[in-house]
Formats: sequence, structure tokens, C-alpha cells
Amino acid sequence: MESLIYRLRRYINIDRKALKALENASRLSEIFSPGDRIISEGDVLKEMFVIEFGWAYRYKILDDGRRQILNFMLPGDCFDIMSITETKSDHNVSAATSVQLRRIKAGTFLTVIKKNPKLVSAFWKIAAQEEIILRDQITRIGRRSATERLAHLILEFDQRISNTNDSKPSGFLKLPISQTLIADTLGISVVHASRTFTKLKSMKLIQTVSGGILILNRKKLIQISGFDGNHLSNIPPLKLAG
Amino acid sequence: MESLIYRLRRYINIDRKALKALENASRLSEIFSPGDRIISEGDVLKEMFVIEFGWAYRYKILDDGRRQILNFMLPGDCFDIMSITETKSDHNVSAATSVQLRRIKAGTFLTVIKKNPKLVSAFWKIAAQEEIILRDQITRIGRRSATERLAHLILEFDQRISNTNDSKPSGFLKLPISQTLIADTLGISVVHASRTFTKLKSMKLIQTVSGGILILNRKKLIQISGFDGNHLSNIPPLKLAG
DNA sequence: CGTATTCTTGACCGTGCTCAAGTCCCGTGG
DNA sequence: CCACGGGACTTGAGCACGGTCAAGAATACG
Repeated sequence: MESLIYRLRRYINIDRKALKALENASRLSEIFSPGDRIISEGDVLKEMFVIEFGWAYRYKILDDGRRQILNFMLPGDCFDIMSITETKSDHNVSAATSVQLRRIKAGTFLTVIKKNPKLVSAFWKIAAQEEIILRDQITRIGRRSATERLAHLILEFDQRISNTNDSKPSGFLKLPISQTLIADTLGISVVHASRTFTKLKSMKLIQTVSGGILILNRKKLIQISGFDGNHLSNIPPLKLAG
Repeated sequence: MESLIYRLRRYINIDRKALKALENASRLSEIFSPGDRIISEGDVLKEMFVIEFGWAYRYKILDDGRRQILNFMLPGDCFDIMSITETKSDHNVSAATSVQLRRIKAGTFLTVIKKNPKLVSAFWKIAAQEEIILRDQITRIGRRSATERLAHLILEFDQRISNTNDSKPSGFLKLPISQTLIADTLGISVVHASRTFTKLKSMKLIQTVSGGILILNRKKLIQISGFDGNHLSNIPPLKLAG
């Protein structure tokens, strides 16, 4: 529950009773390995999910095998809140790293939030943030160059991760995903993704280290990418009440 | 209310009482002219909107003036359902044609749906469809060629418009928007948008006529674009109860 | 330690961009 | 009714960003 609690506390002063109710309504999933399919297009969803740990990603596959990653889900992210109306999923979800989820059954979820109205606005805001990320992704791949796209994505990850814990941005960004995944996120080829990384490195904006990257010049990265973290920004966690 | 009623009837057996309550909770906006700004980035939203008539579009502007259109809103579409938590808008909305909206205040909206629980699932599904369109837009601009993008967008418009009325697809698609808007939707230049139209015409797939286009070969359009309308498909309107 | 996957680099090619000129269309005013 | 002006669309020429193919290097993994 830790990730979810932390996330909810960004939006509401959550009380222990509601928390307990949520915990009872949910079940931990098995642990998925990197590459494992979690949800497939066409699946009928009757529950929503919270990432307990690890990274997952949503994507679509075209007939000829081209793949587009829609977005990544990080610890504490909820997804498919919208889909609890028992509609068929229009996309796939896979694990990027080792991943564990918390599953919350649609019916139980509705009962719990009905009894704890404050939860409604929290989950509502989580869903709204999901949409903000999708809209950022559209402008990123629609109107930015490869270099701008990569810089922009790096800053998005950095911001979202620093939202999930209280640590100051240290300059080190843990990036547990391959360049293939990054390429399919940014709508470019793997080869060009590699060249773009090389370019950012030669510009002394980042440096790759094992398991992640070092952000050497955040100001310049922001400047060339046009990144605006305002709408995604960290709302300081509230105190735990009750 | 006609557009909204038609839209809601796709999802629930709406009764006249709930309808009346919704109507009382809402107010018609002034009529916007083409190009008029409806919502600006940074605006704090305290209401949600329904398109009464006309086309509107959401978009972002980059520092240097590049514009990316996120999606279009057609009659009966609801938007910013998510934003009634009084957050700042992360994007702009403008009128593409003459547009009139229905404004529904957040507070009143919540009261009405609380008294008419069936409305919840209807608006929930409308919000879910909004997300489906955003995800389609990501794969469209991320992984498709200009020709595929245009064919795909044409089919999306065609499907969504045929969803808003009971008419069989006639082959004629009313398209009240300039190629500049289409270019900024597809993430290509205006010049290339024009060339792409020319290409589809020379392939005998479409034909431009005043105020819209004729779809000459829908099967081929679907084939080259990979369009899949299943998730966006028309759910037959239900009967009016009560 | 060997195999597979990921990343890098080079060479060449193509889709789509930019700049520029010209055409078409339509609303406005003489 | 026609002249004018502006916006939207078209077309051409040259160029650049990013794609593809291919080979090699580095890293991870059993």
C-alpha cells in the first residue's frame, strides 16, 4: 500500500479508516517479469490497478508490427480507472521491469469511495494527471524534434519520480528501460534514439551511468525541450489524519 | 440539449427527470466565432462543457509558435469532465466553426449525478472515449506515415459523426476545417498536408467537394490506415424511459 | 565463458520540411 | 457588376532530419 498511500496523500488528508477500507478491497497481484504482458487489447476489465513497484508501459501494436508506447506507469500510478465500466481494453500493458500490482475490483472500489467521499476527488485528480501525461505525449511526438523529445521525456521521468518520494532531485535518474522502449515511446527508430542520446551526451547535458543517467545541466535541458512541469508538479504530501 | 441527450442515450436508458435536472444545472454559452478562444492555458476550470453545435479543438502552443492540436470536439462531446477539480487547464480550446456550448457548473453537476446515479456511468464512459481518442492520436502521429495519418483521421471523423446521428454513412463527410488545422493535428506541415490530400485524391480514395470530402473507397482507406473503429463504435441509442 | 541482447557507428536513402511563387476562392467595397 | 485583397490551397526546387541496412562493440546473463 505504501506507493498508493503516498500518492493519495498528495491530494487529500486521508484518514486511516478509508485507507483500511481500500486495502481490504484490493489484492496484490503476482510479480511480473520484464516483458510480461499484463493486459491485452480486447481484455474486458473489471478492476483498476495501482503499481506497487516497478515500471509498466501501455502500448499499441500496428498490423505490421510497428509499436507505439503511449505512456509509462511508475510506482503509485493508478491506471484504467476509466475502464471499470467493463469495456474492452484498446491497448496492451506490459512490464518494463519486475512489477507488482495492486488490483482493486470495480464494484468494491465504487462501494469504498461511496463511503469515503474524499477519495473521489483524489482518484479524480489521479485520472486527470493521466490525461495530462497523454496530452504532453501528443505534443512531444507531434511537434518536437528527436533531440527535444528525448530531453523532454527525461525531464518528465525525473519529475514524476521525484514526485514519488521526498528526495531533492539529485541529478541521478534511475532509468530501468532499454533504448528500444524509449524509441517506441518517442516515435523514432532505435538507431536514431542511440544517436540522440549520443548528442545529448556530447552537449554535456546528460551522462549515462549504469542503470540510469546523470542530469548534468537541467536548465539547458529544460530550455531546449520546452519542458513545463507545472501541471505535473509535486503537490506536497499532506499529513496522515485520524 | 439535443446533442447531449443523443449522446447520453448511447449509454444509458435516461429518464426525463434526470434530463430535466441536467438541463436546469446547465446554461447555454454565447456563440463563438471561428478562431475564438474558448479556454486558455492556465484558466481555472469550475465547470464542464458540452458542444451544442459546431466543432472546437484543443491544442498546445510551443514557445516558438509551433502548434499541436490534441483532438477535436464534435456536437454532443463533453470535455474537461476531469477538470472540475478546479485545476489549471494545461491547454487551449478554440472554436473551429461557429460553436455554442452548454456549461455545467462542477458543483451542480456533482449534485445532479449524485441524485441520478445512472448518469455516472454514462459520463464515465464519455470520459473513457475521450481517452481512447487521445491514445489513437498518439499512435497515429507516432508511428504512421503522413498518408496513413490523413486516411486514419478522415475515418475517425467519419465514424464519430455517424455516431452523432442515425444516418448510414453516405460517403459524404462534412469537414468544416482548414488544411492548416489538419496539418497541426497530424503533426505535419501545411504544405505536406496539401500534398497528402492530393495523393489520396490521385489514388481515387477520396474526392474533395465544397464543405467536405467524398469517401470513394472506404475499404482501401481502412486498409492503408489501419483504422480500427471498434473501440469508438456506435452503441445504438436506447429508448427514452419514464 | 559463450551466447544473446543492447548499443554504437557508418553509409545511403526517403519522407517530409522550408522557401517561394502562383492560383483559386470568397467577401468587401467601389 | 467588377476590382481588390486576403486567406486557403497548390506546386516546384532544394535540403535536412530521421529511417534502413549492416557490421561491430559493449554489456548482460545463464
